[in-house]
Parts: sequence; structure tokens; C-alpha cells
Amino acid sequence: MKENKSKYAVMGILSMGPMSGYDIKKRFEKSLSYFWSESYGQIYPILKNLAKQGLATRSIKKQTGKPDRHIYALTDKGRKALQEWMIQPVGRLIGRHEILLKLFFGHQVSLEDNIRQVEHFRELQSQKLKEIKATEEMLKAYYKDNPNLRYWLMTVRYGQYVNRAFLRWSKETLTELRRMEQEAE
Amino acid sequence: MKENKSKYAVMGILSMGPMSGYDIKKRFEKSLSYFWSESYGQIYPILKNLAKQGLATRSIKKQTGKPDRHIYALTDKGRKALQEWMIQPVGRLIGRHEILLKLFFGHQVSLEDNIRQVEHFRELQSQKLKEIKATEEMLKAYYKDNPNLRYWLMTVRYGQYVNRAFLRWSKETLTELRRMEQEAE
DNA sequence: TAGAGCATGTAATAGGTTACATGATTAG
DNA sequence: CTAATCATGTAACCTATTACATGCTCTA
Repeated sequence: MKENKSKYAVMGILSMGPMSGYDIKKRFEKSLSYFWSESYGQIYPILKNLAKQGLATRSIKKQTGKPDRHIYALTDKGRKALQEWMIQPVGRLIGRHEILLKLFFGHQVSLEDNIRQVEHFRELQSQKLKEIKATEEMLKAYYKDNPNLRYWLMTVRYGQYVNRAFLRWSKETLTELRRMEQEAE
Repeated sequence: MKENKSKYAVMGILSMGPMSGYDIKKRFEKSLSYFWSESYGQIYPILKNLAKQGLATRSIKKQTGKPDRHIYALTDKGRKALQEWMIQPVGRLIGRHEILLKLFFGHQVSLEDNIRQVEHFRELQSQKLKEIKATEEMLKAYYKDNPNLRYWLMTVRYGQYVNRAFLRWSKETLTELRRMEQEAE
């Protein structure tokens, strides 16, 4: 069974209510950006395909001054397909961590270069942690009574746990690199 | 500047010493598997290309009974290109976390389904943590006096930090999901 | 005698981003 | 006046995996 995750990601967004490809992109950026993203190049063909397979319906909303909106809505068949995918156990995640690739070969450059790299990584992650916290506040304020909220907050907490792990690791690694600098003197 | 990470990953492995495409695959599997992997479909064309660009040299070692080995070695130009890439600050990592995608839409399936999913995720990660510990022991034993070892152990510790974060999050999330189950009764 | 390991490589396919094309409205 | 927002979509291009082709040797 071939599973195109992007397809299910789009269907998942549609499960929140009928909307357009443009709206879907917005949702990804607003609420899922720290763990998932999709480009228009994926979204529009997927929507076309969902309609063709009877997993979603399409209706056109005319607008004046702006382009027409193509509204997609999940069908029962679509919702069932989404649910079936959701209960399949997740596979292994082999994220490609560029920082580790660079550090793995750290011996090829100077200690200062490695330190600079890890410091930059720490900055990135600390920035990201702030963004996740902002997302959390936004979700709590905007979707106070949404039945999905508790699930959304679980995903937010995941981001927080992982990012704090990144920060702790950065600190420890910088200490170690600086110790190596002193040893070399 | 277009940066093909796979290319630099291969060059990084070659920085440890001359070897064949087959060896390179082995190295990825043995030491980097928990944060990076490359398939033959990537490795062989990349090696061909490195030779063409003068970043590596190729020599053939004849063998009897087995296919000949094509040994690649980084040139000075290759080593410089690798170092230049290594000091470029890393970009943002947007890993696609399938478990979060599924949980984000958790409201679409039953609480038991979500619990099963997170439990399975926890099992996966706990398995992975064991593998990382095994890799750590292997590295310490095999590469005791290798100047790269301290960098390698830093990458191993990253895996441990992140995996422990996953496990803590799983525990907390399962508690929350079970609380939701009770509230529903 | 079946399967794993050694060792190279290509072709087909899937998955994903970026740039382009179009064009009106609105905010700064 | 410029840039952003709204809104659709395609084409070109990267990136990556999987399956296939070949064929010998060693181990269970």
C-alpha cells in the first residue's frame, strides 16, 4: 500500500471544514508550520485528484474583483479514507539533521568553526521555541472551544519538548567544544 | 548557491579515507543511520560526478572471484569544497513528523485509536534509543583513538537527548489521553 | 541449495520545491 | 507608487527510493 502523506495532510485539513487550496496553505503556515508544510505545487494537484477519486467535492464561489474560490469539501468516503490512514501505525522517522552531518565531520574544520556552527544552531532553535510558544497562545485564544484543541496542544508540547532537548544538547556540546579548545592550548 | 547535501554527506565519508561506494553505504548504516542515510541510487551517481568535477579521484582494485572495487579518494580541491560547506550556517529543519500529523487530526478517530498510536510511537523510540546506545558502545570500542571520536559522540548524545524528549512526551501525552477517556465516561 | 554478502550500476517512479503566468484590490 | 494579499494553476527542476540486472563465493 503506497501512502502519500501529503494527500492525507490535505485531507486532514479539509476535515476541519470545506475550504480552498489557498486556505489550506494558510492553515499549514498558521498551525502546523513547525512540523509540517506543503507547497501549492503539491496542494492543487492533490485537490484535483481528491475530487476525481470522489474523496472530496468541489464547488465554485464567484467573487468580484478577486479570483473565484474553489471550495473543496471531504465526502464520507474521504473521511473514511482519512480515518483508515490515521489508525495505521507510524513508520520510522529518519530526519536528516544537517547540524549532525556537519558536526560528525567536525575534525575537518577548526574548533572555532564548530563552535560557531553550534551557536548558530542554538539561536535557530531558541527562535523556534519562541514561535512554538506564540502558536500555543494563538491556539488557546482563537480555538478556545474547538474540540480539536486538546490534540493541537499535544503537538505543540511535542515541539517544546524536542526544542528544549536541542537547547540542552547545544549547551552541553558548546561546553565540550570549549574544553577541547583549552586542551589544545 | 545550490547545496546538494547528499553530495557533501558522501564527501564527508570520503574524508575519513579512500573507499568504494559499497563501503560508503556501509558507513552510513553503521555510524550515521540514526540521523542520515543514502541509497545506492544516490551514492554511485554522486561518486561519478565528484570524479568528473575533480573533487575525488577514482582507481580500480582488481579482485578475483568478486567484482572489482572502485576506490574513490578526496582530492585537495574536494577537501576544500567540503570545508567550505561545513562552515556555512545550517538552515531550518522542518522534519515531517507523521505522528504529529496524525495526532493533530486526532478528533477524527477514537481515543483508543490515538492511545494505540502514541503507544506504538513510544515503542519505536524506545527501540531507537537502544540502538543509539549500541552505536555509542561500538564507536567507543572500535574507534578508541580516532581523532573524530569526540565529534561522533556529540552526535550520539544529540540522538539520546531527542529520544528521551520523545519518551517523556509520549508518557505525558498518554496520561492526557487516558484522562480524556475517563472524562468521557 | 537457498540465501546472504560482495560489488557495480541504471531506469523507472515518486515526492517535493521554485519559478512562472495572470490580474485585480488594498494598505502603507 | 510599491508591495502585499487574494487566488488559481502549471512546468521545470531537483531529490530520493525502489526495483532491476549481473554474477561469483561463502555459510547454514
